Amino acid sequence: MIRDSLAAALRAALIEAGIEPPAEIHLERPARRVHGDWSSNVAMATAKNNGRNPRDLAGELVATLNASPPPHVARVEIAGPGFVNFHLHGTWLYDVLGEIIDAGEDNYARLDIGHGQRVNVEFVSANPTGPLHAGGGRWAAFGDALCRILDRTGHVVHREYYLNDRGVQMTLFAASLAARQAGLDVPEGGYVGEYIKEWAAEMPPGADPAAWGYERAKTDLRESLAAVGVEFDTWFSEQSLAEGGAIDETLADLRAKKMAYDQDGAVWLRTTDFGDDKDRVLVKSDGEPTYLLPDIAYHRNKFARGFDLLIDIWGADHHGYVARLQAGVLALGHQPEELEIILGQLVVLVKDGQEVRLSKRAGELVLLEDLVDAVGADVARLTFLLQSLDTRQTIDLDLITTQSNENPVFYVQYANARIHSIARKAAAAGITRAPLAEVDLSQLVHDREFELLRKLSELPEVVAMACHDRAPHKVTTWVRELAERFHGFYHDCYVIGDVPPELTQARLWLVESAQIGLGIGLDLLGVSAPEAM
RNA sequence: GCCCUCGUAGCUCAGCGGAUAGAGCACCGGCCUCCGGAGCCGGUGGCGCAGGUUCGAGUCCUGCCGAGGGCGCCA
Repeated sequence: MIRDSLAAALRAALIEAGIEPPAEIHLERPARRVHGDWSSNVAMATAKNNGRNPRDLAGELVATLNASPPPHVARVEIAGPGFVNFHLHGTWLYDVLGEIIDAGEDNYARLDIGHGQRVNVEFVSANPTGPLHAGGGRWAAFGDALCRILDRTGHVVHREYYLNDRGVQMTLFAASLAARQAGLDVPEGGYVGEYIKEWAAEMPPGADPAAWGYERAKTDLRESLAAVGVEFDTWFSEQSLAEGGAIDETLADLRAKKMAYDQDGAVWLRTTDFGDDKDRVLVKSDGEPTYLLPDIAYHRNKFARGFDLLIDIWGADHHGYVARLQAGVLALGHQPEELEIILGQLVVLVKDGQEVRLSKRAGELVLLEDLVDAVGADVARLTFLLQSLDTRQTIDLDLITTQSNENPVFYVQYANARIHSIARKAAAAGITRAPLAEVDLSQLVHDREFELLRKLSELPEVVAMACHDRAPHKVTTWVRELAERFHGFYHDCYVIGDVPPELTQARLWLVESAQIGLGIGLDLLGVSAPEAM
């Protein structure tokens, strides 16, 4: 990798200047091309501690580097307050092309960050008391994309959905179904949504509303998620946890570790030992466990199944619950880094210019299923993956449905369609690709070609960053930028047609590398790469 | 009152502590005798406010203003 060789050269130059190199030599791609292909701030970063002037030091480094330039380096320059800028020959990008082709879609930008770490990612986990609303699609799309990124970066990933199939909400759900079936109003605090009527009508006479309703809801959830391409490895039932005695075992465990105590007829967890504001109740004075205890038991179960890292993806409305669950897991003797809770801001749905309240009980529902029916899985997924989980996402249902053609997904997929169009054109013209080793890549000298390759060269870093920051939208951004570069190339650089055969050959391989990059990016997002649109 | 997230162009959003802050939509103006115009090129227009740290701050810290969410023996 060019980055490593530049860093090594800088390290050597620093030593020659009598300065101990920092552990990390920072290299970045300047925003402006006039600043070269790669740039380093080491002179500015190390000058002060060594009693040197940044520009003087940079000048010294530049002189050393220019005296015997590293591979591909045309010249090194000092710029601004002390940047060391590397201007490279296009040959470094030909190497990138070669790397991409050698690695292929399976292996380019496949990293080993995780070293086989076993990760359980739990997401969506909406209660099995009704269909999934459209906002839930954000968790589905994000969770699945994160899993794909984790998988590509050397983690062993397990997708899990937690079903809260016991407790008061299930009782109310069952009672609501039973009431509707009997033609009565739902009980106080029950579920009044239209779907309850529909489901009640489906329910066979004599069926147990709780058991039947649970299965009905689970099926609905599974199908809605499958429609956006999300499938779980495990659907974990809270009820099964209780029946297996895990809740009692967990409580006994916490008591044995002196982390639980009795007071006022209730059982408390010492969450304050782990930074919580106050201790929390595990078992209420009426003998019923709170939500917390089964949840701790559930996480205990996940660890028992051999996972090294648990990732929970929650809506920001559960923020207040983070500290106590973390405390519960620590109380069991686990380390803080074994449980990672990712909070995401909630989705705001807008219809007819009005915010749609999302509540299963209140009734007004916009279903994920309806959204997918209206715009398709690709548009839905990419829409959810356009922005950071830290921002409150507003989805205007009228906009997304009527103007779905303007969704960035089409821009990206169109690039892929053009790639395949070129392939079809080549096939029709009887042009076949010569082996890469026999092709003269130095034919590629157009800015559009270089810009495309530069963008492709970033993918491994983008994947690493998306993994590190748990930020799939960084892949989305990259894919859009890659498509932009490709469209520019496509517009200005004909592959088939009035160009010399050697250039056609080189460009065919460039197109191939673009297809590989695009394919990887779209796959990480779970968006399809159609050959024609 | 305390805690979390956010505040960037008219709108929706990107932006690993780096150099002259970018896209899409909207608006204005260009580009098809040639691989798909769902495209390309150009223009208008912006970091909530005030301090601080730093060689350098949209990015880090503090305060203020504004938006959303959270602070139960609810789930």
